[in-house]
Amino acid sequence: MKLHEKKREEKRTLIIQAAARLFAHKGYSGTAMADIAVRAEIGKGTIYEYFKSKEDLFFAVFEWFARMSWSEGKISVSAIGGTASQKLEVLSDSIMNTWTEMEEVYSLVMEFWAASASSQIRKRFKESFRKAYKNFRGIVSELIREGIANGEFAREVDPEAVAASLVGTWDALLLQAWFDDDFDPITAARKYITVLIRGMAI
Amino acid sequence: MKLHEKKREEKRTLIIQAAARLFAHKGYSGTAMADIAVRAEIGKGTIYEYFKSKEDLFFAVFEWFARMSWSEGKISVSAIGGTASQKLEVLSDSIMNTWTEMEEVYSLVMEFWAASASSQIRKRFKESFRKAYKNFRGIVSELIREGIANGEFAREVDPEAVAASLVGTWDALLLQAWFDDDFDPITAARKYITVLIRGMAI
Amino acid sequence: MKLHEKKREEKRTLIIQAAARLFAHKGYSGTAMADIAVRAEIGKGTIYEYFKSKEDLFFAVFEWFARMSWSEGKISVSAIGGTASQKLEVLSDSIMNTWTEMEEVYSLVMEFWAASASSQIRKRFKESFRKAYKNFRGIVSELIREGIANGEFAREVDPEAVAASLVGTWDALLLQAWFDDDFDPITAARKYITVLIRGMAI
Amino acid sequence: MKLHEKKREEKRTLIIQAAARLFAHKGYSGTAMADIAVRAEIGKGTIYEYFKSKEDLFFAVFEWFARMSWSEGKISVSAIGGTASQKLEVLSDSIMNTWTEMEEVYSLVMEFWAASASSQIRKRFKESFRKAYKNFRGIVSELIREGIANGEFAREVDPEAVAASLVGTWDALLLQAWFDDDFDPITAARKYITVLIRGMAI
DNA sequence: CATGAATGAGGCTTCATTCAT
DNA sequence: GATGAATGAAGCCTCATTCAT
Repeated sequence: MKLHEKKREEKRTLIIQAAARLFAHKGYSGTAMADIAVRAEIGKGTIYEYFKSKEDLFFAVFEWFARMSWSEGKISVSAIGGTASQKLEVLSDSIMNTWTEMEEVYSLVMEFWAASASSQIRKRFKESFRKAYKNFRGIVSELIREGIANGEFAREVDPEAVAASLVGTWDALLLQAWFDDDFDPITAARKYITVLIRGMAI
Repeated sequence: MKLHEKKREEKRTLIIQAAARLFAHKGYSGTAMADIAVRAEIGKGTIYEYFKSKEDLFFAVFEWFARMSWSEGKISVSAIGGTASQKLEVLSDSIMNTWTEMEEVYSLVMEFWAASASSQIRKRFKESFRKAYKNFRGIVSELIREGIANGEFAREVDPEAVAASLVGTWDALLLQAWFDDDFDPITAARKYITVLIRGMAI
Repeated sequence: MKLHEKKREEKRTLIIQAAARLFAHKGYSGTAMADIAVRAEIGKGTIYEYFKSKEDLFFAVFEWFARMSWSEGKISVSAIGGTASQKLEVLSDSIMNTWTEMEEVYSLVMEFWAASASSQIRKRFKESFRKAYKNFRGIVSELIREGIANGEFAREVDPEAVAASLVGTWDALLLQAWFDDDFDPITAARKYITVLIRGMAI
Repeated sequence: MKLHEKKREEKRTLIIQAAARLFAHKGYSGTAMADIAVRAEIGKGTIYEYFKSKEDLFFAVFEWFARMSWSEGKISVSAIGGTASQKLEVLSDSIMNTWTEMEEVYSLVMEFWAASASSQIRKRFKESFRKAYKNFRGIVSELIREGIANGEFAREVDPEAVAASLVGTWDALLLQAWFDDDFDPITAARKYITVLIRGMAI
């Protein structure tokens, strides 16, 4: 009977996207279920056929978003060749470019962060973010370890610490760019990576 | 009249602090004016004697918070002696220590960010954050410039880019620590600064 | 066509029974059409093939229930032999036993009463209950008249008044039993009937 | 500061009365909080200053109603003189008269019953009704015991059983009257009491 | 000045009913 | 005939804000 499985999934995504847009623009609390319905061009009640509650929908948006973002990241990493240093440079560029393009994505992240800062969903979110960060840190620290093994980077370098910092730096540069239209995160990142690599180099 | 004004200012601050606490714990939307009144041990209506609206109070909280935070930063910077590298290390430690101690401060920042991501106050907040970041970047880039002038750091280093990245890194490390209780931002920052300084060194 | 009609009738009854259960347990307003559909193991829309509306279904439940209940009553009455007093005693016992067994039936009656107390169906229900009570009173008063004719009961006894009271008493004893698990309506009814018969006896 | 204690109590009662009216006429589910507010001539939100929820208000109506009803009952009992039989007759008349006058009170009782038949408040209500009935039975059984002690009634009479039945009878007669406008509960009760007293007499 | 009782707009959610498949 | 996805009216409740005391 569930021939419509696929259609159902499509509609679910439609709602999620509408919600994502609005959450990004007007915040979680600022967005009314009615708004989402209007944007998704469906009836108000229909949302509840797909999501148990507003909170549920919000989390679904988060999951969808997380899946999207991290998957993009991974793809670009695995496709890179060259030395560890080159890989780092390419990865940095790729991340900066991708995210800078996604205007409202950052608003959405803010919204997730804020949601995570309060309410009962806090744990769920914190956990998800923690995992995402850890995952990302893992990819980067692997690259650094690779560089150390290659003899590119000094043995004294702590891959975990540098990876954490680097991931954080990307994040923060994007944030500053989001706040400040005059700030150019791509150039800053590039120059910064150069210094960093120089610092790690033998 | 002076005494009178002082009392008024004190009460204002009292309300702001109560609000800050609650905003940090339960979010902006999650906090009711009534809650704030209870926490501040005053009548609900009294808040409106001091603030035009909830949004107004929120922004006052932000301003109070911003004034507090940045001022603390400056104090510690100006008090440092030694080489530029040493100053950077001390500054890093000081920031990490101060912020890690202030549990709910981070929640509050999240809340500001989220608020900034939405609603009409967006611009006001973006502007404030932009300034705060710029200011902070300025302090750090000044330090780096100082190092270049000293002959500690290479001429090729772009003080602005590195400062932006460094400020961002601190921010992001604290964020990761906030998400992940097992993550130690202080050590990570220290190791990271070492690499960075090495990268900038002649 | 006969077979077809029979099947339809069966399904109708199936729905009614499912509805009866749920109305008894969760009340009219507390029961959703969807719940009924699930319980009856049919599609939500199918109910509307058999009943015009929820109210319509409710009334159908009532009618089905009324038909069931009163018919049981009649059967047991007509099957009794002996003096009028004996008949009364047996009838009393039979009623008490039957109803006490039917846990949720009483909940259903409550629900009917409540529905009758409100909404547009009020008149329909009042009328039905009135008839049912009248019918029941008729049976009992006939028995008493029989007793008077037999010379068992005094001429001064008003068959209608006593019948009404007796019917009411049964009803009320069951109600008290429903409220109070420690209350034993069967014994109470028996002792009471003894007194009543004694009061009517010559 | 709570000088308004009295005023508050008055307003509370005002709301309760408005709610009672509407619950009686349109049922619990059929009554909207907005309706109650309109009837009480206050704002919708004001109700929530006095009652936590609709359910809470409903229960308050019940308690208010219970207090009112039983207190009236008690007053009339204690004020009677004469033999036990006479007291019973007067009590019966008093109850019948009082309740018959209170048109919508019965609707309200129905509503309570129905509420008690379902939902989470079931236990709360069942318990209250149980107590009320028990209390009432106690008053009546005391009267009968008095009659037995006096030598008016036979020793074989079980005061508890008769009291339960009698209380139930009153209840049920009123119910029948409520269903059936042609039914005269006062006369029925009077004739019935005569028979009952005769049945208990020595 | 301070208060808190009163308010009503607005939000989330439920659910009877419809209708295309 | 049977289904269940879609709908939107309607309900409960919260809470920022006002205003009489």
